[in-house]
Amino acid sequence: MVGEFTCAVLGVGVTEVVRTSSARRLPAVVRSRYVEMADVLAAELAELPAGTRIAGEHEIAARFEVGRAAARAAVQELEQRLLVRRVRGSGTFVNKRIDYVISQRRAPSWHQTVREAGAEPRSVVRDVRRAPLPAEEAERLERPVGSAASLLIRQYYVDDLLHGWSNEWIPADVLADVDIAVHAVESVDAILRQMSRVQPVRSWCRVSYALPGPEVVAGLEIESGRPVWLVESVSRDAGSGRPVLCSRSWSRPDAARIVVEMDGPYQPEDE
Amino acid sequence: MVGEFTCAVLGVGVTEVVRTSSARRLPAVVRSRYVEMADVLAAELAELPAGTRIAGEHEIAARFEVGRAAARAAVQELEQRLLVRRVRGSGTFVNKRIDYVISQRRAPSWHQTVREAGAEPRSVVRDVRRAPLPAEEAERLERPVGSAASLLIRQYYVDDLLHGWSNEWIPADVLADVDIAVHAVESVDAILRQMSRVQPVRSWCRVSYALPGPEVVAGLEIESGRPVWLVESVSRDAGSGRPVLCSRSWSRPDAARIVVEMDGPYQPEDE
DNA sequence: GAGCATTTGTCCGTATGTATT
DNA sequence: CAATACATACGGACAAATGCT
Repeated sequence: MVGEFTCAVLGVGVTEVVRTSSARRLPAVVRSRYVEMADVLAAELAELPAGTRIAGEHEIAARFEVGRAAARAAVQELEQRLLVRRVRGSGTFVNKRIDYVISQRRAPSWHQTVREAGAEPRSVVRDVRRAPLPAEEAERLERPVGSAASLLIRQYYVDDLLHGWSNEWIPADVLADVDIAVHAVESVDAILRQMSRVQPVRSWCRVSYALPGPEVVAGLEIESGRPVWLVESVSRDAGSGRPVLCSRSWSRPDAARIVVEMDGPYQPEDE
Repeated sequence: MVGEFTCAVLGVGVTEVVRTSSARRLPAVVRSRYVEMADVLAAELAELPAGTRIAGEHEIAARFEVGRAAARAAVQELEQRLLVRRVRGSGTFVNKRIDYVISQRRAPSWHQTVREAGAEPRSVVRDVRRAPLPAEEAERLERPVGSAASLLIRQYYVDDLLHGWSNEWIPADVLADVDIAVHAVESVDAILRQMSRVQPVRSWCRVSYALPGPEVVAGLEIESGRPVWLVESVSRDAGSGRPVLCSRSWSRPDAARIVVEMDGPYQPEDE
């Protein structure tokens, strides 16, 4: 039921000219075949648990009595709606996004957020090395450009499906040897609390939807050029106010539904 | 240059098993033809001003000596990268997204934000009517469900391209006659300040990326089922703290690059 | 307003490539 | 190695929307 918005509207005069882009006489009752098929399949998919394998393209083509092109278009439509993931040579599988809520009142623990969404988190260290701070990270960490730091690169899985990729920078004056600690605990926050007696709290955060660089494209195993979630964040020590951690983390759009909740300048007391 | 990430990584042992989903022997130097074409076209597009019409599918097919299917796939790839907009019967046009930054330190004026991004904003009133408050809006406005309010529905254009669609709710006790005021000024904030002596400030805001309902699909003129930006917001009167405005506004992903900037609980003094 | 050429949208049938199982 | 399933591609056809005559 897409065409409900016919040409109604406007019981009042407006100062600006109302230019609908088309006359919209008959509100497109045509509805191409592959979209109809996608709608039918989407309704069926909604009942199935994540990870379930759905019918192949040939099968769908036979069922709806269309060519493979139309069947393929339907499945592609489902993929764009983020309802399925397709794996070449293997099949098409039901996808579920988790709700990933970012707010000021919530500690920035990825593992905990995922668990609260009812899924199983897992992270894998892909690299940990010492490197000089690049310009942007240096500014955020309020350190000189090129000063010593540790770079931690991790990959994230939710229910064994690839979810995200992150770069985390920790200045050397906060923690010298990250690599000996990183294998025991899941969160960098925990490492910092245990190893260096700081209390990290998130002091700044920026969420955007951007085109990733080649390293991230590979790390997320996505097609080149498709936009992904980017969450940038700075944590400070609650005691001293000094920045202790700065991170960029990218997430696949088909893996998470990111929600950012923000309170404005007006804060009612005791609420 | 996508294949730069070969099979390097991992100079350290990790506790968890590193399961890359594929063995990745030869890192896919194959690069399908349509992606190569899309990359070439994307580079050329980057030089052109927004709104420029690019070559048709037949022309591209002839130029790269491929069939129309491959040419079409390349242009579709550009569309998914949000670099072009396609109009049936007319052509394919260079697209530019504006940066739309939402932060606590910034007043929630859409027109101003668009102008700061270097584009020309325009809004059109699609409907204004009195209606009883639905449950969710009532809760946000701290009014009884079903109490009297005005609903203002607007459509937004940036450089004459369709950008967004919004529902704005104003309780009747704040402002009784919205329709006589709405045609003169661009922002509801301004109406409230002029007509009812309140000082609206944004007290809460939520940004997500969600599947829109049929009314919004029509209002944004997008394909059914594709996700769009959703910004929900509540403004209160700076003096009394009472909610005076509650809105939902949807934006086309190809029209805006939404960035949410948030300060955490830790606030350094004087910075 | 009617007619026409252009352009994208949809779909067919077929074929080959490539990753997974 | 073989079977399966998705990925890419060709050529052709018609539909639908647009813009111009």
